[in-house]
Amino acid sequence: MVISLRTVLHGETLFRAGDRFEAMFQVWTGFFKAVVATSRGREQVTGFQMAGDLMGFEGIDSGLHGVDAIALEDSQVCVIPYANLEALGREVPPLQRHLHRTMSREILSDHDAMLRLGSMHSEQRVAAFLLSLSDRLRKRGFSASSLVLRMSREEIGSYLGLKLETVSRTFSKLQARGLLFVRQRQIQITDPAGLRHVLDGATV
Amino acid sequence: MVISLRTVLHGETLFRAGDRFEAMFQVWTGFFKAVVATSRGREQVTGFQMAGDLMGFEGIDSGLHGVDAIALEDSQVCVIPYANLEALGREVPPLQRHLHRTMSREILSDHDAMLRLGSMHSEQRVAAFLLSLSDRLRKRGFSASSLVLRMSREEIGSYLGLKLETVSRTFSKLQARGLLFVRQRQIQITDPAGLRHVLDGATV
DNA sequence: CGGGACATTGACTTACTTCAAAACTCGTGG
DNA sequence: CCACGAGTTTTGAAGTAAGTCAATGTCCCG
Repeated sequence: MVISLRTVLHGETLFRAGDRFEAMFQVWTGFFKAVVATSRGREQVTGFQMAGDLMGFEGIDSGLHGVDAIALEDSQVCVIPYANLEALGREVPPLQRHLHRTMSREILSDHDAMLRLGSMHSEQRVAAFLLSLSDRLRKRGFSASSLVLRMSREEIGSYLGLKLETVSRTFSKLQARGLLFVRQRQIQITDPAGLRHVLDGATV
Repeated sequence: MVISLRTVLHGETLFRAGDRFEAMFQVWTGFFKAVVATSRGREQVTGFQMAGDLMGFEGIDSGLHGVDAIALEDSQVCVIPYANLEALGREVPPLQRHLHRTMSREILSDHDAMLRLGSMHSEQRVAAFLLSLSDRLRKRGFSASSLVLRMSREEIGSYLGLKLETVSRTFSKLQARGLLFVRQRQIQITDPAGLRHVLDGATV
């Protein structure tokens, strides 16, 4: 059973859409984005991955990766060859189940993303994004209220279906309302309940 | 090994978000929509399922279903208890692999949906929707050019992140351009290449 | 044949985008 | 150590795609 560690530097690509799918990757340290692209140059960030998150299983079906995975800071990933996983999963049911759960969680989170993209206004999208990020950091033992964004306004915009200017303006608007404090990529969430209220659709 | 068949009439619910996850379902005959909803009444159609499609695996992680599955016409589904599947998958690797592939295909298709929702104009969304539907029907042996929509304009709109009026207007616009012929839920795709051209971003 | 749900179309409004300019951040080299 | 410049973020003003509101048309199903 070979499980190896691999380093990916800031800006480097772990795998590209179209690459042969041979392994999945678990983020050990660092931060990634996943991007889908069309032949005509259209792009969409479909997710951000941090420590513990699994990447690459969207390639199981076709045998080819479906997204580009790009490091947003120097990172280390654990390489999990799919063949090994399949064989091992048969002998160790909990592992099998873990993979199923992880994939099902990814599907749920994609559905959340669709809900954001399909039916929310810019303020609600940004609030949802920040609350979700804050929550994920908290679960990993980091502060839920004080965060440093690893991605640019443009990357946030792509993920949320907004232009970078709109993301920036929305941050400013939420700050003006006293819900948070922004300074470039430093974010302080000063009123999480208020943010949740925005997310729930208050026009306030 | 118990695998049973279940009938779901038009408008009925197969399972609801929050229901205990005990089984997955494969559509035998008929047509379904999957809907996510928030406490505050916001709704989003996340997919449409037809013969052969699997539904419900988004519930594996939490043990609760994550969407409502609602029949858009009288339908029959094959009930696949998850416990059985897990056990059987261990003995029959191809079955295991089939589940993995199906989930990974769902993730890919969700990424496509995010791309549509996040970065396409109404015409491109509608074109993408029709082409994808046409393709799925063709793969099942139906005509790729002549289709009867099972869902309302509102449901299409929810899926595409548009209002029903916009969907209707967009159909009319594409018809005026000679790419298709609409009459209520009857659609004739007269120029699939042209539609694909619209999808690729032609402003024509 | 009539009523209710669904679809189309038009006129007007709005949230977000686009285009443009200024300010901040940070690494590099003079 | 400070100045420069590239990349990013913020902010403003004007434009536009899609939303909203409202009226009319069409199709079933009882």
